[in-house]
Amino acid sequence: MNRTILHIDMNAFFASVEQQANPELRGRPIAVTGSGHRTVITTSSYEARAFGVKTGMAVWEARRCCPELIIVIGDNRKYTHTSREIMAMMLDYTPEVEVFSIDEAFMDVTHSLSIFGTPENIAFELKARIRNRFGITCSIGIAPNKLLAKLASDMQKPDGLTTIPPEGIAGVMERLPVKDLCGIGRNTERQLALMGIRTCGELGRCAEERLTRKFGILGPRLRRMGQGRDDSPVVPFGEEAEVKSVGHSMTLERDIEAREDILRVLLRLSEMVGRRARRYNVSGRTVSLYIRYADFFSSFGRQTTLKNYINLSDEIYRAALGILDSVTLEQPVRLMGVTLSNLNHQAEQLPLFEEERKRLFATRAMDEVNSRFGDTAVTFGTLLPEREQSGSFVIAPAWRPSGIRNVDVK
DNA sequence: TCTGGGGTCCTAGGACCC
DNA sequence: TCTGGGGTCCTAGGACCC
Repeated sequence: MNRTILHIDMNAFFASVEQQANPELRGRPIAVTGSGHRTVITTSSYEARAFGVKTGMAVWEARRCCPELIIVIGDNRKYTHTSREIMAMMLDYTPEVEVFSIDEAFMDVTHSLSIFGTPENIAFELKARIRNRFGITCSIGIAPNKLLAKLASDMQKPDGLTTIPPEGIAGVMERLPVKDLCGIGRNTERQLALMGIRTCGELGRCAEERLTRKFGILGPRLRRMGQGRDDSPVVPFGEEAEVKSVGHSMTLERDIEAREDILRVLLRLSEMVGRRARRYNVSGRTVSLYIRYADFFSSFGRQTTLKNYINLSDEIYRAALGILDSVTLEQPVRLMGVTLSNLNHQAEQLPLFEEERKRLFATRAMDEVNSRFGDTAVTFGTLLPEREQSGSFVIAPAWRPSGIRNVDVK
């Protein structure tokens, strides 16, 4: 049976939200960043893009492209709030809404057409509602599957609406560069080019065996992608696979070398990971430490698997410290990351012993204060004097609002 | 004057057990 | 005391996404 899938992609989402919140920014080249001097451009307005400002650029680099560029430090809460309301609007048309990122979603409207008519009707109405309510635009792609809907939403920006009907697939794919497909990155593009494959048409006609030899189990999927085929379902709110890892990393404001500086960052990261794990009600057996050196290009990760599941900050810290002490650092450190994986999602039980129970309650109280007043309102004593030394946490455009599952469904 | 942060999936190789 | 093979668990690293 033919499905009808919509992909909604908010245009320059963070920048648009900022321009809407502050009329002085409208029509001007702006870029949303984190704070700190090692931050990069997260999103830029179309006015800034005209000057060549791109996501991922260092701020100084962006300024060189566009001297009048206005830098706005991002505000996660604003974007999460707007995102959540927009996603809730989508639920008026179908329960099958998949949050792909903070500014992208898929909708399976196959079973909604008897009520709303054509998918274009739904798209026009949704675009109008988002524009009226938030003053921002989006691009929507309509197609028989997610791969093509995403491709279609990319074809017209900003404020676009593109349909790829079943009978139009072959024509679209024939000359499309393989890189335009979601799932084919720079590396796969290069490997395919070495095989003489540059367009989706060529990819779709390539012998499956040849692709499998080169790409393993990815081979058959690549071929299907080249043909514009994709059976993956739209996975609605609350039915997503359980989270598999919880991690934080940060680029430091300056490279550090002294052990006490490194331990301070390690403790802070462990605390952040532990707090989030506890909020999700998960614990994990594997702790990973990731370090990027001052030269930016060299880095490594090490992991250790414990006998027991943990989620207390100091347990995570101890495990990470054990890893750190098992390696010899070769350069000053630019970035550190701590991740908890091998997760267990079962509800926690109250510990048997008074001492442990006290520790758990103290941890909970700290989590509570932190979640209300920000990242490091209360934390372990060693962190406080150096709070300003670590980098800021830039929200990524792909950041999934954690509370999205709690969207009220009418 | 450089280049963020949070994830998932896959591969390859080693240890260990049957 | 040798041989091969399968399965599971673990680690390290890379590709890809937003």
